[in-house]
Amino acid sequence: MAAPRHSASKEVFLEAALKIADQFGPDALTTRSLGNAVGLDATTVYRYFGNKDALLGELFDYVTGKVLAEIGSDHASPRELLMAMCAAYRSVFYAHPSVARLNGRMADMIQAGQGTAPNAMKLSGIVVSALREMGLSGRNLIIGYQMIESFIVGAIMLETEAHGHGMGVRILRYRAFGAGTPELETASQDEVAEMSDDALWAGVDAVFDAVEKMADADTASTN
Amino acid sequence: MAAPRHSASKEVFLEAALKIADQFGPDALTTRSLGNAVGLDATTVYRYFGNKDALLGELFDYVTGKVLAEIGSDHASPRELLMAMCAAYRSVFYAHPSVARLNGRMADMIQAGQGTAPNAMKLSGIVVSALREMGLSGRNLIIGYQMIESFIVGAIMLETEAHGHGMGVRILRYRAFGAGTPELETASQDEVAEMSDDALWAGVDAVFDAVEKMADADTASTN
DNA sequence: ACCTGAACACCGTTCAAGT
DNA sequence: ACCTGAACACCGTTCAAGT
Repeated sequence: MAAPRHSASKEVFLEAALKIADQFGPDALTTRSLGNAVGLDATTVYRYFGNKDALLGELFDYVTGKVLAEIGSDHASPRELLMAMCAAYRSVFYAHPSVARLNGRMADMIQAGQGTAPNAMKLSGIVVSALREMGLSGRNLIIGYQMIESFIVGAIMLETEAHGHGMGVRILRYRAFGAGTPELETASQDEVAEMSDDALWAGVDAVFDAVEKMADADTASTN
Repeated sequence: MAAPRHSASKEVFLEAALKIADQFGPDALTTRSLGNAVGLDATTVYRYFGNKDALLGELFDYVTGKVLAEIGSDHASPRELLMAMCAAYRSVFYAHPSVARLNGRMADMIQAGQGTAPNAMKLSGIVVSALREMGLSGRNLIIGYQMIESFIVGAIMLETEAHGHGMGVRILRYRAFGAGTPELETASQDEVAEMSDDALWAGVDAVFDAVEKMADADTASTN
């Protein structure tokens, strides 16, 4: 005997949208299918989100909220917090690959105004705080931030694509230019996926190493 | 008095598609607008490319061909060749931002079979050769390759987005979490763009440093 | 052999009409 | 105040019909 639901909430729409995109792919997510999934007319979505682009932007931010929830709070160092952020980013978007490629929508959301992408802004804030704690400020803080963002966004985009193709894309590509050792020739999907993951973490380490070096240079010149 | 053009070539379609996407954005590129631009019926595109997805994939590979052409061949070291590759990638996709976000189509193209993404494969081959020359092989070669790909793809995707919004997105975001020094508060579009560019190159350096370190470890353990 | 035009199913979106 | 349904313009795609 739940209270009668007079009107849906945004979250109901977003959760339904996520389910559709996860199960049937991004193209299956239409205003009509979404309305249908929520048990309302197809056009109702327009009073809630304005238009479909805004819906997709909010969907991306909604999933970013799941990243925030997974980061946790007890980390030994700012670098480990950033590692946890990357791990959360990775695991959440691996679970929702259709949403990963909606990243480009963030630009529009942020441009659109305050509060339209609260979780993305919060996530940025977490990264920036960690970088400050590592000793970065000013121009180098921004450069460090952007290095991290670029790498994790690119890596997750390519990986979610590859997973969507059962890693076959990577295997074909690597074999084509003979990059493989004998092991690669017989590598299973899972083994290739593991290697891709190693590359992700190697890249994250490389970026963080560079960030720490910038921080050291900053504090050295300040003292 | 050029010879009468009995039928268009794929390149005519691709160049027209590129012009439409550059001028009016990706949404303006429809089978009808493309047919119109080429002076043929809207549906003719289907005999040339099969369907629109394939067209978009070939468009991305076509632009990748421009990257190849811009890399040049006289480089003092493999690392400098890779730097030139990044510079070419950057300048070409800055000129065609609408195509930059088509990166995800590559996966489908490669999966689809041989020869559907020749330029992307060639570009991969160049990177792999350079990494080999640096001393990488086997698993580390693949990890190095993937680190470079992830970073450059992510950086270019975010930067082309930001440029599309006149850098306003980055300015808003940075000011929002107080990352700025006093200079940032009054930074112009161009100055922010320059800082973004610095971040791109700092990231590239970080990745290449890590790659070189892997190469050194490899050769040390081999000797 | 290559191109066209009508046609189909579907999409984002609007708005007057319902309750 | 919230929802619906018809309607519009447009899109990707197919295919029989033209030359």
